[in-house]
This record gives sequence, C-alpha cells and structure tokens, in this order.
Amino acid sequence: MDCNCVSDLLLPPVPALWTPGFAFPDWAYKPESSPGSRQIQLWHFILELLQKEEYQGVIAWQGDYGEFVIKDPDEVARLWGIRKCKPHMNYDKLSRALRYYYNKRILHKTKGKRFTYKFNFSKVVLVNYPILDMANCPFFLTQNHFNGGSAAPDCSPEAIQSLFPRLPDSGRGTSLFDRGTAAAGPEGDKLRLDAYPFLSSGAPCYSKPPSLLGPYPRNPPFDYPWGFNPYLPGAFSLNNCPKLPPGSLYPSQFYPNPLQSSLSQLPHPFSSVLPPGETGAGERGTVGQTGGANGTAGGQPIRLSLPTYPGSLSMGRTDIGAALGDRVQVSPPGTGLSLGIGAVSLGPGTGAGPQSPTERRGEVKQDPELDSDLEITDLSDCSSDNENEHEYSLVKGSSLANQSQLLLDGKKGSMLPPITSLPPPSSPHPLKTLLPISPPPPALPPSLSPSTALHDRHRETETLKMLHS
DNA sequence: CACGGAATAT
DNA sequence: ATATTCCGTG
Repeated sequence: MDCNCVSDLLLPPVPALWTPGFAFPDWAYKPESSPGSRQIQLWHFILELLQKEEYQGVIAWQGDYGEFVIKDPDEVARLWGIRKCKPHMNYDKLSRALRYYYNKRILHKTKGKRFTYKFNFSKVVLVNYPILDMANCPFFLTQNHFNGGSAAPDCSPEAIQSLFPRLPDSGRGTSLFDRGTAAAGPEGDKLRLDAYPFLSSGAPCYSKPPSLLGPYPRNPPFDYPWGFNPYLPGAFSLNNCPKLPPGSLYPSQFYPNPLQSSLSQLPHPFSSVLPPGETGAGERGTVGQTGGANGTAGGQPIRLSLPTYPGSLSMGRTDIGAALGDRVQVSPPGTGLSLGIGAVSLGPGTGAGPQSPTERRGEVKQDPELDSDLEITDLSDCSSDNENEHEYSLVKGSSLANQSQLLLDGKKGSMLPPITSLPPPSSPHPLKTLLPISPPPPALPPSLSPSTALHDRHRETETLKMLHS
C-alpha cells in the first residue's frame, strides 16, 4: 500500500509549464520503467541534497573536488528514508548503499575523513547541449585538461554507463510524449554510449581538475561546460531559478515537460552576457537546520543570464550528425522535438582504459551492451512499504505532466531531453571563445517551427558523463 | 566508522 | 539493477 511518501505526492505546484525552477538535470533521474531504478537513486538524491542550500547543514560539498561530507548522517538517512519510504533507514544502511557505488565508480570514500565521500566527478562531464559540440570542441577533445593530452583515460564503461542507464522502454514509461511508436526496436530506444564516442574511448577524461581550489571556488576548477560546477550550490540547478522549498526535494517538479522546455525558455549557453565568475553566494552561511525546513531563503540566485538556445549556433561539421557519425533525424513535426540519433558504433576502443587491477572485485559485469541513457526519474510513489509504520504521511498527487523524457531510437527518432536544467554558467563558456556567437534567440515559442527544432535538436542533448576518476 | 558478503525486496 | 537488511570483521 502506499506509504504516502513524498514521492507520491508532491505534485508540483508547478504549472504545466516548465518551471526552470529547479533543478536537477534530467539525467539525474530515471524513469520508472527503468530497471532497477523506478525511483530516485541514492546518488541522485545525494546530489539533490547537495545542491540545496537548505541542507548544507546536513550534507555539503567540502574538501576536494566532488567531495562531500555528510554532516548529519542520521538526518541524511532520515531524508533518504522518507524519500524511499523506508522509515527504518539509517546511516548504516544508507552507507551500505553508498558502498555499492564504489564498484560502480560513482563514488568513493575519502579515507580518513568521516562521513566523507567523493563523487567521481572527475569523470563527469555534463553535456547539456549538443554533445557534439562537446565532442568536437577542441576544448574537450584535445587540449582539455582531461586527458592531459595523453593519459589514457580509463573511463570505465561502468562509470559512464552507470550514469546513463537505460532509456525508458517503449513501454508505458514513456509517459508524456509517448509517441506510442516510441517503442523502438530492441535497442532502438537506447541512447547508446557508443553513440558518443567521446564519452568512451578517447573521451576526455581527466583525473583531476587542474586548479582545484577550495570547495567553493569562484570559478569552476576548470571550465565546465555551461559553467557546471559541482561546488556551487546551483551546480545542478538553474541558477536563477528560485529554489524550491524542501519539499521540492522530492520528485515531481523535477520533471520538466520536455516539450515545453525545449521550445520555450531555452537557455543559450553562449549567451554573451555571462558575467564571469560571480558564483554568487560565496559562503553560504550555515544553514544549520537539519530539519530541512523551509529553505528557499538564502537562495541567492546567482544572477547569470540563462543561456539561451544554442541552436542558433552554427556548428559546422560539428554537427551532431557529423559528430556522431550518423544522421540525426528529426522526428515528425507533430511529435514535437523528438529526434532520432542513429547509434554510432564505436570501435572497440570504447573500453575502459586502464582498469585498476584493484578493482577486480567480484568484477562487476561489464555490460558489453552499453546502453547508456539518460535517466529521468519519476515520481511514482513509494508503494509498498513493507514497513508497517507510515511515519510519513503526505498528501498525494502527482502528475506526470512534468516528466521529461528521453526517447531515443535509432530508427524511429527519439526525443532528447530538454535542456531543462542547465547549470548556469558561472564562468565563461569555453566554447564561447571558440565559436561565433549568435544572438540569443529569444525564447522560442512553443509552437515553433520545426525547422527550429531541427537546428536545435542537439541542444536537447543532455548527458552526464562520468569518466573515471 | 568503514567494509563487504549474503539474502531479500522492489 | 538497485537498494534494504543483517551482520561479522577490522
């Protein structure tokens, strides 16, 4: 029976309209249909907490790059328990789950520091926009700090893959846009890792960001795309979006409507107006309260102009198609923005680089079938709560309306996730200097011309890549 | 506190 | 698959 957990409820007080309001990029969630992830995953949740200032007293970025400290283990566990409708959750259990991430290389423990873990952000690359851009961008492919120009990246497939779990199946999961036809072939609707060469083999991986400063550097250690900086409070959210109240930590509103977001308020990464640096909120005072009460307050949204649609940029051969080595097709206009990306097969090179021998462990199976994907979570509920105690009761209600979805299909076209939550640039975008800037098109009206969609299709790509550490 | 095996649940 | 639960070992 339902446990009335937050997940169930929380319907977004959000309008049908996409609310930039918050959030986490779609990649932070998995669709319900996604195997093994019908609900938010722990690391997503952690990230979520980390990005909310109101939880700074409970968990916060601290120390090295990607490192965070669980200041109040019990509270974090409690919150997690609430989210998962597991009233008996505790740090011991939560930490067990965390430990499983070690093998997946999503996290690792910072030894010697209590309650301190570290995300393998070193392998994470958020590609909110045209992957290809990233892929072809010299910044990423060559002189980037990632590979240092030579080091064989040992981007483990697992790591990458773990971030790109499978796409929603054709099944019902597709909610929103279900194009019905969405059901693609067996592997049709998967965003294959191999479709993103740069995500795997020669991928730009870096072991460590170059100039790493303190926890909250004014600028990202390195210029993350779109100014992504895990250290910043808004790293995972749209900066100028008002923070949502704690309740927002829970599902619904994280699911922007792809159609809308795609069509409207599309940020333009190359917006020339980005004030450099300006991470705003230098120090979040402490927010001590662990109760997760109302946050919102301090939210000093960094005032950065939202990037606008990258679509207008001419990418030349950087085009997605070129990058992927395949064609991209825009799906039927009627469908909105779905586009298809043919999977590109990567050479064998895709493999992980040097795999540390130490990792052998039970040796997690290495899925040869890299189906990576973006995940979007869903708010379904916490239905069965085996525990008889429902300590958490909430109102229920939810709407799928906001779910964003990514549909990929090699043959039928797919829909890429909207750039819903682009981390606001906190520093000049690398590409900015590399590419011509076209005036940021004003928000595109929803019903825009398909052609527009065409051009912008790639921006819809949102990927998170975790390259090894 | 941290780790990881094992069984079990979703 | 991804946890959740237990639990023994350091």
